[in-house]
Amino acid sequence: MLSKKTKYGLKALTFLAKVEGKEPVQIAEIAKHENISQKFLESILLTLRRNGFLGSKKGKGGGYYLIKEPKDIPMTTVMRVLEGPIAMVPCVSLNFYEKCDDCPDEGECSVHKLMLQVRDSALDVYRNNTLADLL
Amino acid sequence: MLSKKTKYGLKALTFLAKVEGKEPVQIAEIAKHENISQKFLESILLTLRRNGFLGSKKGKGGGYYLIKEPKDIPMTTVMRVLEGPIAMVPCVSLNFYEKCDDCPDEGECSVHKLMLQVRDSALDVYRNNTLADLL
DNA sequence: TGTAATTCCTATTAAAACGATAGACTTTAT
DNA sequence: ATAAAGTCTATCGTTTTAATAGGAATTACA
Repeated sequence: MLSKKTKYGLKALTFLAKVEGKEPVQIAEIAKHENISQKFLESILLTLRRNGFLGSKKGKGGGYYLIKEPKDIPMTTVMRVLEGPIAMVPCVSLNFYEKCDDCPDEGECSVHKLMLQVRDSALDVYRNNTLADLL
Repeated sequence: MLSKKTKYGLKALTFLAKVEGKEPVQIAEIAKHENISQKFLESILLTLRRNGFLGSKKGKGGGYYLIKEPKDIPMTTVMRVLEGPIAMVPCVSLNFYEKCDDCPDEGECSVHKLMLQVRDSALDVYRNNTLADLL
């Protein structure tokens, strides 16, 4: 299941990408337009900013804005920041690899074999989509 | 993340597929060989039986066995039974479709657009793998 | 210079999901 | 009769998720 965090984060990014100009957009406006709990969205936008996707302006008239062109924001990085590993098991993860406690031999593991394919196919999709492609 | 239920279920199916003959294999043997909590595995095998993947024999000398050829067990059905929907959001699920509360228009939703592709790519993998392919 | 609007940050909570465990019951081979 | 197995239901502890609370810091502007 996709977490709501990721879902809301993607929606917020999309919303910001659709906005004309580079004027900061307030959290409240995004939350209202996308039917998201404002406080929850707040924390999501914060992590998006901390991870280099968004800029912000504080105080009156402040808000959030994209700091890159939508076409330069690949879904791989967005998904990794919001959702975490793309792989369904750590033992096939490129960026978050971990060996399984059970499983003496990855080469012999059916789960490994299957999930490797699933990871590759998902990666393929994420690599072929930037934020611009979702508008 | 793939649940341990699914992981263990897949391992158990693989183990049973590798066993010579159609002799029932005891839960304890599978659990030991695959490093799985026996009680937990018990409940997993039960759902696999209830969903038509396994047969069982009770009493002394009993156990579980595959009731189909590995090549006739597609990963789509295994995943749906163990893990649930293949789609990451209900609004792109073929077998478990649900409309989103938020989101007035699926056609306009960026999450929908992306997750549709992810679903299709995952489905592609699962449809091209039977249990036999994982041995 | 004061006030309102806004982001920033930390902590907490409520509910759900997950993984595992317990124990009694039923069935079967010998 | 007994031991070895699966069956079934209930429960429990932990982690994760989604949301909430509240105040601090910053900024625009009258």
